[in-house]
Amino acid sequence: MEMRNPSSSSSSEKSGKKAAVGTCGNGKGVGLKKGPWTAEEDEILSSYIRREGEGKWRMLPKRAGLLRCGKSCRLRWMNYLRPSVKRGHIAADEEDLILRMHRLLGNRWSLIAGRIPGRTDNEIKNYWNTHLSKKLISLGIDPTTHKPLLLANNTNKPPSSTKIPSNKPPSTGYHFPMPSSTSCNKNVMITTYDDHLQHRQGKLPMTMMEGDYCCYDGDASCSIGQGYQDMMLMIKDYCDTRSSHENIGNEDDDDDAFSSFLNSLINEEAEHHHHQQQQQVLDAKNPATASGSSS
DNA sequence: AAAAGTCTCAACCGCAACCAC
DNA sequence: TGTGGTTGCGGTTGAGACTTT
Repeated sequence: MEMRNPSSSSSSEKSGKKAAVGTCGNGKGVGLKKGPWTAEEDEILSSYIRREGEGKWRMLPKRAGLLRCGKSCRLRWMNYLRPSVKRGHIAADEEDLILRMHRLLGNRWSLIAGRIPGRTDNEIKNYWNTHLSKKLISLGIDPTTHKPLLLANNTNKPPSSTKIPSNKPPSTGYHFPMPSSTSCNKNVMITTYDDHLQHRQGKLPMTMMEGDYCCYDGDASCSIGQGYQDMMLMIKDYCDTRSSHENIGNEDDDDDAFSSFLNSLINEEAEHHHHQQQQQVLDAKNPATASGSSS
């Protein structure tokens, strides 16, 4: 289907939606305008932000002379008027990145959007809901867990692509090497409750319960979380904590550490995906020696 | 041609995190 | 430490565009 091009005109011109009057959702600001923005409002908002800069959203409408709430102004600027916003067709490589990021991060749209230049969280969320989730379902993949639909019931395990390095002892957790350039430069190990029962008797963290994951640096437990997505956040928290302890006064490194770590995970995913495709080609060529691996 | 159904996406809403005091 | 205001996020809605019957 041909994509519409909202950037060619204001949304109200495009859609003809009637503007309403509302309260911006919190009972305050009665009499404020709601609904689609007009070209005039867009121009007022754009020129004000060009002149005064972003931020102070609550005061902005009054100062700019707009009958909108600050929240609405922020949204309009972030998702539509910002010069850096790239609109229109999402390319195959962007789609691939969204899929891999979603597999790693779940519905953290702003985090995903932050790594795709020019795309907004709203756009990616819409694209996911209207295209990608349906695409995955049609391929027999659960869009929430990224597992085959028949196996999607158990959501509290890492995705099958989460690598367990070949040089680690069996059943002792998932190793996540941290980028050496960051202050968080040790191997982080994620262990499960079962792993603790089998291999770490006596060292079970007091608050750890069945189904939990535990993030380790060596033998010192540092945090516990439930589910794979919790685990990802846990690793970031862990990095942040280490950075603040070991590198006080260098706050930028916190984000750098997570960013580098995320890059390494994305690259691992890409490599893994590439390896899978190569293996499928080899299997197709030599059915007799096919590995049978599907993860 | 028109009615019904589906798709798309801008915008809204509620909530939680963050920050200043 | 508690409180109130602000900001940002993710889920949801709703109306026009488009497709199917």
